Amino acid sequence: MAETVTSLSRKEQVIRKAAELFKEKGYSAASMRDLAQKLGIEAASLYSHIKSKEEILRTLCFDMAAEFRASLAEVEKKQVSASEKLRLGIIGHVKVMAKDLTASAVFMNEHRHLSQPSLREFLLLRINYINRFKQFIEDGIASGDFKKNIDTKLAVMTLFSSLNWMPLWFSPESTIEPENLGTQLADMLINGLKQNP
Amino acid sequence: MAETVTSLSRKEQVIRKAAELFKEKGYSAASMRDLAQKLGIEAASLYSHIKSKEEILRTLCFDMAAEFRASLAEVEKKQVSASEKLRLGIIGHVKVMAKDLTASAVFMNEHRHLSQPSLREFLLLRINYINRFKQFIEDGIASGDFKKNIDTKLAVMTLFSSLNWMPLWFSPESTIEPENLGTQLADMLINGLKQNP
DNA sequence: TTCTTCAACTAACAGTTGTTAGTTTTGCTT
DNA sequence: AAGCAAAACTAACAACTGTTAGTTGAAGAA
Repeated sequence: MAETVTSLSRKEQVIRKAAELFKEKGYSAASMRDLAQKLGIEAASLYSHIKSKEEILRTLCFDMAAEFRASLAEVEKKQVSASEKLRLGIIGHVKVMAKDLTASAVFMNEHRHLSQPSLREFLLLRINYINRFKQFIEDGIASGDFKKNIDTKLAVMTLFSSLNWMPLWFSPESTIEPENLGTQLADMLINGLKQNP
Repeated sequence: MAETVTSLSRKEQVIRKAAELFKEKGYSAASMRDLAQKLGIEAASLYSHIKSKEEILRTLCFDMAAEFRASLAEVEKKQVSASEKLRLGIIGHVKVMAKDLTASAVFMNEHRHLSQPSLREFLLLRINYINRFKQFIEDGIASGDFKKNIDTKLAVMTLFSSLNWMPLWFSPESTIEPENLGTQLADMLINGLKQNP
């Protein structure tokens, strides 16, 4: 149906501009009138396309979450060592972020403005995702790839801290490619865990 | 003067509660009426103690900034290798954060809501601080402590990403002490830079 | 007791917020 | 040319925003 395509396309346009605005000013400080102005329309006109301000945030957060999960599921299927899974997981995470740095920044910084029950659901997805990375580290310790005396919680939080700030300082005009960036990051972060043989 | 002492103490009480609120809800989503309620007074009464909402944020951000700078200045004085300076700088940074996790979280997440010219001033302090850490890394490369092919910008951004998220997940009830946490973090982050001899 | 100072109060302001209801314009399809 | 749906519009709402002006009660100093 042409109608669906058209309306979806306009709706997505609204959501993309909203993502830019949310990243720039933060969700709370960004008003619907700001958003409307960016699109050259009146604030009330936005509601032809979206149900509420929060629906935009929900869409942004959960769409990104789905992409991260899909990327991780691919890695888990592979028949490789735990440390290699960790490496591929990191690269995958970076690639997903690089595909949409704006949405990634919103995903990471603004999700807390979701109201219940969306917030609870989001946090559950998130902790699950993190725990699966933590599992890679624990498996790596068990197999002797990684040091025995690692604080796994500390390690995994450090890992995600590094990854999640990336969209705030990485610029798409940079000469470094996402794949390359992911590899460098993975090397840097994993070397701290590895045994020194 | 007794008056000054009393008013300062009450003012600081207001600022501390504000820090909790700003961390919890974000600066923009936190209203002066929320803050007043937390203190058990009316919103208008806050203005006996502070000039404006933004003055609170300014105080929080610049007080933290001063502590970080003081800590770094101490490290730079020492007569040790670049990699050791980096290590001590990281530990110092973590210790300053651990002294006030709430203010640290605000410092890191909410500073962007400062208006000009405070924002500009803040960002200049920040870039200066980061560049001095970057210098440690470059010195470490020059002296052969660190690998030659390191992307120093990437390395320093990764470092601060890890450090800056800490106040969001570190809980004061944790068994791990700040000094110990700082040491572990420093080891983990620096091992990725070191030569494998 | 009277004076002073602090820290709270009430009342109100002008502006902004997300959102709604109902209407008009636009551009394609028949 | 007529009909239709998408996408915009105007006008308005109730609630909330940071902040001000002026006032009052309590506590300690003179």
